[in-house]
Amino acid sequence: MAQPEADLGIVDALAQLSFLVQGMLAKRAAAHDLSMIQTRLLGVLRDREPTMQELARLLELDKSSATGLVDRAEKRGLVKRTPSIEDRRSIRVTLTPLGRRIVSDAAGAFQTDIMSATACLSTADKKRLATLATRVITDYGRQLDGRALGG
Amino acid sequence: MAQPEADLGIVDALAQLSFLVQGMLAKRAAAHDLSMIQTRLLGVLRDREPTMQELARLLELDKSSATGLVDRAEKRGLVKRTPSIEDRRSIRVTLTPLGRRIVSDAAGAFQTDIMSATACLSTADKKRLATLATRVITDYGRQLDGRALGG
DNA sequence: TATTGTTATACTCTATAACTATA
DNA sequence: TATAGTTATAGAGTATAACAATA
Repeated sequence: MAQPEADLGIVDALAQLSFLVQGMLAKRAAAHDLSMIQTRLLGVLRDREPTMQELARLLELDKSSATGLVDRAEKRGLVKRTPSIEDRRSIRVTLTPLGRRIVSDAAGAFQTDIMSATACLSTADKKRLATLATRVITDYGRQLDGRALGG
Repeated sequence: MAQPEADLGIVDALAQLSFLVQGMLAKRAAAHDLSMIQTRLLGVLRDREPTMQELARLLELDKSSATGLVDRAEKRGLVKRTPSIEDRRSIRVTLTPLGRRIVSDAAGAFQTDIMSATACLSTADKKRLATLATRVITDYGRQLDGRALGG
């Protein structure tokens, strides 16, 4: 029935793959009634306790957008604001136990999704895909660094 | 200076790659003052003239959300509503010449981004990456079909 | 009755500008 | 003066529920 299809070009292949992966993330987030940006918020807080300004930079948001984002997460008991000791203008944002539990659940479910989606690949091919993706990601990071340093 | 880094695991590699690619799309869309969903709207209209209901299904939106989306795009002269002949309840949504020009520009710029981001890969490795991504995408489509058919 | 599309409403998410408090 | 954060405001984007027109 299904013909052996021709490979997509690299552009369409990466675009479609990105929508597939983001869709999985969004679905697992929605299972906890979280938007993507709320999920990213919890994600960055897993190993950081940033100030509002640092948080805005990490999420590439205006500081006023970060205020609203944290307001809504705090109202749901997912994060907590604590005054900074060093600078009385600053506050630090941290995960609550509930927030940590939810982000761990979502991350675990997403991992299951990816393993399921790549189950059609041999172990060697999975490794190849991870290697190639890693090279693109790290090379892109270096391009950004170069731009930032060089002008 | 930079150590040869270990590959990311498949989960992190695909997640980070998806954010990288979506960021490129968003940046090229923003250059035309378009959101991702507006860009997707123009994208699906490149080779279709759907009814509002079909459009909502294609974009996975509620029909009322599609109404607002098309309202805003129409106000900017990017799309056009035309009455359907077959069913007087229906309308068809089509690209205007401006909308078509803008989506073509954005698609071309995005293609440049992807070629630049994968310039670190040999031609053979680019082909491998496209092949592996295509297999994941098509296998996922088959899983969905199987679920839809089997229950 | 069922379907197509819109409207009314409410919420999240976002940025700009103005503001308060602290440095 | 400059920085950290909030508030006021405006707009995009989303869903639910109720509605009008057509089938």
